[in-house]
Parts: sequence; structure tokens; C-alpha cells
Amino acid sequence: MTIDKGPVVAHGPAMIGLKLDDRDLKILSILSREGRLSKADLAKRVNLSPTPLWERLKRLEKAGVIRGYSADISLKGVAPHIEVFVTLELENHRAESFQAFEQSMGRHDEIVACWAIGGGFDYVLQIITRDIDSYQRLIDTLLDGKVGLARYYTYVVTKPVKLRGAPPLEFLLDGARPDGPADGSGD
Amino acid sequence: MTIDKGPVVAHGPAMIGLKLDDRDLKILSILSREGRLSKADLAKRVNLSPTPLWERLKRLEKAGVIRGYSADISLKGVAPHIEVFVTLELENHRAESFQAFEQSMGRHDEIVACWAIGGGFDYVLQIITRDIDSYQRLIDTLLDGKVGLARYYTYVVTKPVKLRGAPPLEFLLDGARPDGPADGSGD
DNA sequence: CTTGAAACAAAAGAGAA
DNA sequence: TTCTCTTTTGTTTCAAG
Repeated sequence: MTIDKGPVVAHGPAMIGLKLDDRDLKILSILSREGRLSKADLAKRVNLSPTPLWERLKRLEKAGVIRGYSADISLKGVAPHIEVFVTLELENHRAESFQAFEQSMGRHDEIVACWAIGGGFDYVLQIITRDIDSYQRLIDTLLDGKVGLARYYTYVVTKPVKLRGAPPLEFLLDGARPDGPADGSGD
Repeated sequence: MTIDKGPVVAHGPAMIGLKLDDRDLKILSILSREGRLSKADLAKRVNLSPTPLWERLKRLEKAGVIRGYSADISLKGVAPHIEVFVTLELENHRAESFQAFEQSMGRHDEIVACWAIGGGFDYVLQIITRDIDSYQRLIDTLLDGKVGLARYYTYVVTKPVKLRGAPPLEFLLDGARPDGPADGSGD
């Protein structure tokens, strides 16, 4: 059975040179932490009336800067689970191997994220699964498949130290600041 | 169609003892992908009228199962940036070293996430920064501080293969399935 | 769980600065 | 243009059954 879980990666529309002013920044910054804030309240927080805010939002969403919204689910107190990071290397570096591997990523819900990387390994995987046992079964599945794994290292998360940051918008968009004071509030 | 898996009893450090039925699961699953869906629409999608849905949602939010909502920001085409994973080990493993290190995580917006891990390293860091140069400056800051880094490995992301998805709720909450059919409905 | 009503938010338009 | 103001439609929340 192949479940189409869809998109392995949803690239935003290839867009270029969208200009974001300070208010856009603030909007993004607020929404990245309070994704369900009403547009009216958001407008107040950035000193705008609803309509202009609404237009900015639409622009940001259309441009793919805001890719979507999501609820932050905590498994704590809901189900036993472990979180694991894996760095791994493929046996061979032919394009078809990469492709086969990357497609297999989409077929496992337990693999919640995957990045291709440089620096001694080919991929980093973030996995959430029930326990070590089902983690090992997942790895075995990957090993058994046509995907050739040369080696992999397992890092079990013992404690989340810092969770869920938004990208450092102010820092990235405002060249100079060493470590942005994320908030220009006081409007 | 609704698959009846029977209620699952939540457990964890806080021992909440929250019972999640199939509909709660579906609600979580939908909201984790469409975090700004209106409650009215969500109600329709799970065959409920607004009020009971509203009560379930409130219960889930109060219990901390839904921790919050956030907008997914994509910087593609908006700002130059690189994403980096770092595995690192501290020089010494005294409690105060860990504590100092973990506090320093909170002081840098570029460090978007950090996990304590077992397996040869102490931490995994996920970093988003402007370029290699500012990445290196960040590392230097950590090296200069009282936080003693014994060694660290840098993995620059070359391609996001699978973007952070929801935790595999159905899989975690429903014992046996190897790879859950994420959806129990044809609504 | 349903109805239904009052309070509130979203979306779109007319027009002023 | 970009914002404010206004209207219509739809959503949220809660009381009562």
C-alpha cells in the first residue's frame, strides 16, 4: 500500500524580491507565535486598521511567505513516545539512490522531518515513534528496502531544550543587528 | 467512515488522564495541518455541530494537548539564509555546565531549536542564520563564553526533503499499525 | 448533542487623505 | 497609492433545552 501523504516538500511559489517593511516583519513575528490571533487584534497590534492588514496578510500568504498555519500539538501526557535524530549516509551517491531514499521519507509518518545535508553525512532525520523498538523496526524497514544505507547514527532526545523558534526574521532581514531584539513594540 | 479505535487514556508526567476518542484525534490531525480553520468548518469536517466541537477544543487546549498555534514562515525568496544542524559535546558534564549551556540557547534567536540527546553528543542544535560567516560568529560566541564546547560538527542543510509534519498521532495512539492510514474519513 | 441568539470577526466596497 | 469607514456575511461563544 502506498499512501499518498502528499508533499514531501511544498516549495512556495518561486518568488523573488518581495519587499517586507517593518510592519510586515512584525506581523510575521506575531503570527509565528500566535497563529490564530484575529485579524482585528493583529491590526491593533501593528497600528493598522483591518483592511490594510488584511491586504498585507493576503499578500504574504499568496507570496508563500506565510506557508500555512498549524496547531502545536504536545504529545506529553497523551501518548508514550520517543523522539530521535538520525544522521545517515547512503551506500552510493547516484541520483537514483537519493531519489529513492527521499521518496521513502514520505511514506513514513514517524519521520516527521528530513533534511539533506553536507558535512560527512547525507541526511538528518527527525523521528517521533512509540519506543526504541518501533524505531528499530523503522530503521530495519529502511535497511531492507532498496534504499542502501551505508551507516547511520542514532541520537535519542532526552530533553527538548528549546522548542519551536520562528526563524530570526529581524536578524535575517535587518543585516546589522547582532542578535535582534525581536520586538519593536510600544506602538 | 469512522474507524473506532476506542478511547485512549492519556498519561505522562502530569498524569492528565485525558481521554481522546477518535474525533479528538481527527481534530488534532486536521488542526496540525490547517491551524486556522474556522471552528465551524472544523465542526463540519468531523461531523459535529459547533458547540460540541467548541467544547472539545477548549478541553484540548486547557489540557495542553494543543499548546498553541503558529504561522509557518518561509524565507525562501525573501531573505538570504542558511540552515545548519550542529551536534556538539560539552567539555565537562557537570550540572552547572549543562545549565549554563542551555541558558545560552535562549539568548540567540538564530538557534531555532535545541535538543539534549544521548549517543555520543550532548546536544543537537538547529540554526537559521544569514550565511556561513554569521554562523561561525555565533559558534565563536558560544566558544568564547563560559560554556565549554569540547567539539562540534556542522551540517549545512542543502535541501529540505520533508518539512516538519505533525507527529504521527494515529500511529502513536493506536498500538499495532506499522504505518498508519492517517485518515479515517471520506468527508 | 441540538437550537438559537447576541457578540464578534472576516471580507469586500466606496471613497477620503 | 494607501488608509479609514461602512456594510454584509459568516463565526464564536454561551444559555437553555
